Amino acid sequence: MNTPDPRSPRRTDALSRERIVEATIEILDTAGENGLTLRAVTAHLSTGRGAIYHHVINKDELLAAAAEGVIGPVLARTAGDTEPRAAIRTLALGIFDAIDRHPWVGTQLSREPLQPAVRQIWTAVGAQLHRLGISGTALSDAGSALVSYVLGAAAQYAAGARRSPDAATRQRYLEHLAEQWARLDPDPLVQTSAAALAEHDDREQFLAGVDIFIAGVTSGDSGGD
Amino acid sequence: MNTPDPRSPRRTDALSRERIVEATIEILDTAGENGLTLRAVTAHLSTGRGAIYHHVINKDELLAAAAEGVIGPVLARTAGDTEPRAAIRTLALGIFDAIDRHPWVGTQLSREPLQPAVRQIWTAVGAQLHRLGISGTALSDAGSALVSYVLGAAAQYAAGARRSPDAATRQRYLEHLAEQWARLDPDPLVQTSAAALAEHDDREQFLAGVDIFIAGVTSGDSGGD
DNA sequence: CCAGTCTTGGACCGGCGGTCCAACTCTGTC
DNA sequence: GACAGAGTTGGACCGCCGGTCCAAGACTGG
Repeated sequence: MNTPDPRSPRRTDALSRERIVEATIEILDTAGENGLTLRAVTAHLSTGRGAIYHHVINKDELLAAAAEGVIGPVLARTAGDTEPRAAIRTLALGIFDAIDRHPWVGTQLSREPLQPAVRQIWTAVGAQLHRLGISGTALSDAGSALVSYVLGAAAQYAAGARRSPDAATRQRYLEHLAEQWARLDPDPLVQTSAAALAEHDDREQFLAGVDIFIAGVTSGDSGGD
Repeated sequence: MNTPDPRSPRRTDALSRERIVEATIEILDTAGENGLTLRAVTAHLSTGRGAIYHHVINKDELLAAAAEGVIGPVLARTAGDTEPRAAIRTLALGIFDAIDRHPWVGTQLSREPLQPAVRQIWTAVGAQLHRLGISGTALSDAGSALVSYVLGAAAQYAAGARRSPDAATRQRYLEHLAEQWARLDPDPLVQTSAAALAEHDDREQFLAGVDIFIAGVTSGDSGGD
């Protein structure tokens, strides 16, 4: 019931969906997923809420658009005509590196399977698998497996980056895990395996997983149905 | 600054962490992840908020405890001494079926890598992979890949169940995806592959992914490092 | 120059997670 | 059996969130 404050001077540069998404990505990068509030977006753009809702449906759509803004260019850049196995590796690494730079994308991709970014990943993966000679049910199974792995690893990595920004917490977790493994079996092999767990490099491990799936997909038969 | 209402009669049955977690699972199952509010939990237990915070740190811990309450028994039930490959399949299917019954678990597992439920999955997976003769770096790579795949597929499936409870929306999405694939290549093989995508069974596809992983892990060499 | 349309910004709403503390109950002690 | 201290309980309260609404202002075609 207050009488509104006198109007502040109006912005000179026009608001647009692109500018809003841009600001969203910037906020997510600097303040993290929890730092993204529509209030932060309006503040960043020096505007009010109504203006934003005029260009964007809601926060979910904003997140999906931001993820697409990050993933889209990565996929486009990776569309080369190299050997399919290498192309899949490049594709996966591109996604991994994008998430390394923007951890919130890892969370977002797992949240909503119908969003454009995920659809683009599916399409890209499917195309490469097909070039490997896989088709029919085998293609949809292999695509599903690879996409699930990539998104799962992305979410894990992103959550790790979010929750333990300090290496110490992370190290303690890995050591706890290694200890539990080691306790399961006195075999010295297990002991060294457990030690390996605590010393791995995330990016290499991610790529090793991609290789496992590629090997699994190409080992048994030639696909087909 | 109101004077408080006269006290309602005090509860007779004692409040406990178990009862709170139980109520949380019940609410998550019936009302979904968005339906879980601490207010709903207090209402369900006919109590106030302070009482709950006396037994539980915060909502995140409550979610983690609920997930452990679902996943723990599944893993325990699957600890048999069968052949490792079969054990991995059983393990994975157990998790899948649990998430089919409690979709919110799929989301929760991806949210927080340090939570007990995830640690338990890691340990179980590691044990079976070791029985397959894998060790050293290969073990930690394979374990990471399998856990990422299972959690990734779980999150995808859970998100799908949450977002398109009606089969129609889901079908439209799959058809759109299939159409995009089909457009990439006039090859009739692609056409049939795309068709396969729209007709798959989630559970079978999930298991197919596990098999691809197992094939990949056991194909190259015997592990070790 | 003016009338009609579209954009803008901020007040407002219901509801959330979390804190705090007075009232109450329970338990051990004499 | 009475009582005092410790521990539990419930609800008022706080700051903040996403989303709605609409009057004030800016822009555009005639």
